[in-house]
Amino acid sequence: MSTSCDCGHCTNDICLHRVPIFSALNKEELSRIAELIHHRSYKKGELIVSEGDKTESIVIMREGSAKAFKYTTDGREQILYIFSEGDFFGEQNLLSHQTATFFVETLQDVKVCILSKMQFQQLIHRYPEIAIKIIDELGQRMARLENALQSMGVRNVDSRLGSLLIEFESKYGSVVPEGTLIRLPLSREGIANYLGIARETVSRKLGQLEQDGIIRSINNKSILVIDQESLRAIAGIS
Amino acid sequence: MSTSCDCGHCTNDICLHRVPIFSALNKEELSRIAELIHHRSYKKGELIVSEGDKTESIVIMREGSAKAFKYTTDGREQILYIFSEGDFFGEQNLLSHQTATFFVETLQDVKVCILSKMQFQQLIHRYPEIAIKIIDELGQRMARLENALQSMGVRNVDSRLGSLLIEFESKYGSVVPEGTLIRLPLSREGIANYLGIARETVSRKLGQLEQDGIIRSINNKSILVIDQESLRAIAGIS
DNA sequence: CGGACCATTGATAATTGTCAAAATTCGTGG
DNA sequence: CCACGAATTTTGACAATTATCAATGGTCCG
Repeated sequence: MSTSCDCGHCTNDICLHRVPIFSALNKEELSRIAELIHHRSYKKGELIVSEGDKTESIVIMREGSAKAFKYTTDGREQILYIFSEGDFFGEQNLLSHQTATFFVETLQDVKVCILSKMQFQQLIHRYPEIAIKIIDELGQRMARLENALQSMGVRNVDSRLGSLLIEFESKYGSVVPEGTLIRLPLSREGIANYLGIARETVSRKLGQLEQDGIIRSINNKSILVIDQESLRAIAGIS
Repeated sequence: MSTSCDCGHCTNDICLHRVPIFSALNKEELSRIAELIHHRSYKKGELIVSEGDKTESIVIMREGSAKAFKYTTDGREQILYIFSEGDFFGEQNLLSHQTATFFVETLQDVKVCILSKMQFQQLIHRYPEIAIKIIDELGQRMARLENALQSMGVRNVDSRLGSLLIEFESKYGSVVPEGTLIRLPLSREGIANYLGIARETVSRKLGQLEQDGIIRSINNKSILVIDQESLRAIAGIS
């Protein structure tokens, strides 16, 4: 269901520019890497990777967003990451030929850059700075996972939802006169699966936040944060 | 409260041999790195790192174990990792001079090897293979975190506890005639903080497992797994 | 032996999940 | 642009689970 990217005007350079791990390189080096890259696009709802796939390449998000998830033993989706522009995945086990440990499904139409693992390894040998960048990026991602785990450990569901909204605010929010408008990357069910709670609980908690005048839900697709201070208090400052 | 390691017989080589990330190097390279390393030891219950510390070095566990944790907004400890022999930490943000994102407290008497970040960076430039190993190791650690998040997402507390026991079984268990004996690295409270549930619930659930003849609690410090199959079923095969 | 610490047990309250039904929103096609 | 059916979300009632508080019982170590 996916088609190759054949748009003439989006040069590979543009792709690379946006990716933090290549930011240490100069233009010439970038264009040399650009030659190694393949493009591909996916429609909303498609699977980019399935758990168990042999992962022979690194995938860099160029446009759109996707969710990474596993199935819990009781059959629910547990969302692990939301990948947006500039994020990458598939770097797990660069050496060992292990298989993918989660699914990645697009949340919108998505365009990606693909780099084979072998080429990637050669790249690291030539430019060790890239490796340091990646280690750094992975460190940040781990910090995010650690935070997620930390908030999963918080028994108070309100705090968890508050934290999520604040996270989304900084990632998907835009300032408007009335407050901050978040374009939600996930549905209510998605939010539930991210937080490990029931869909209905999300509805109820959001409803309560709206009643308290802290947020305003708009069309199920956006949320307007009106009282940021109260939200932070609920999330536990964070 | 910590003292320098001054034992003459434990050469630095021994330290490095056990650490997977250096396994790609030959003896000569290892001994060159060994010169850069400092040793240190800690008593049980000491803090190796506090959240907010400037982390100027990589710490490699040589002996003993330690827990990494954060405080949740409602004041409880959330344990993120248990570091044992060969594990390392402090690699977060090799570039940026960000501060530590969690506490690390020893669970037993501990001996560590310390390598400054600057030296570590130089090391990577000289031996890019180390970088790939580290990326690989971080990938594995992320996989573990992802699994943890996955099992935290399971609403069923029994499954979560079951998964933890199975994890401990493979990490801290030894086979005996009656089954597998786990020497617990954590107290009941520690287990509770790892799973994000109440201390009392851990007691109750373990009590139930014992009543069902699946495990036998020994002295609060060890658990004998008698019926591994049932345990796996409870954990959700896993 | 005794005190400090850790673990268990019981009773109750609070929270959240589940199921079912109603309401809203979305997207497609006329 | 509107209308209709499908999908998603909200709401309500109830059941199940777990947290909390308090008291008791064990275990470890000097």
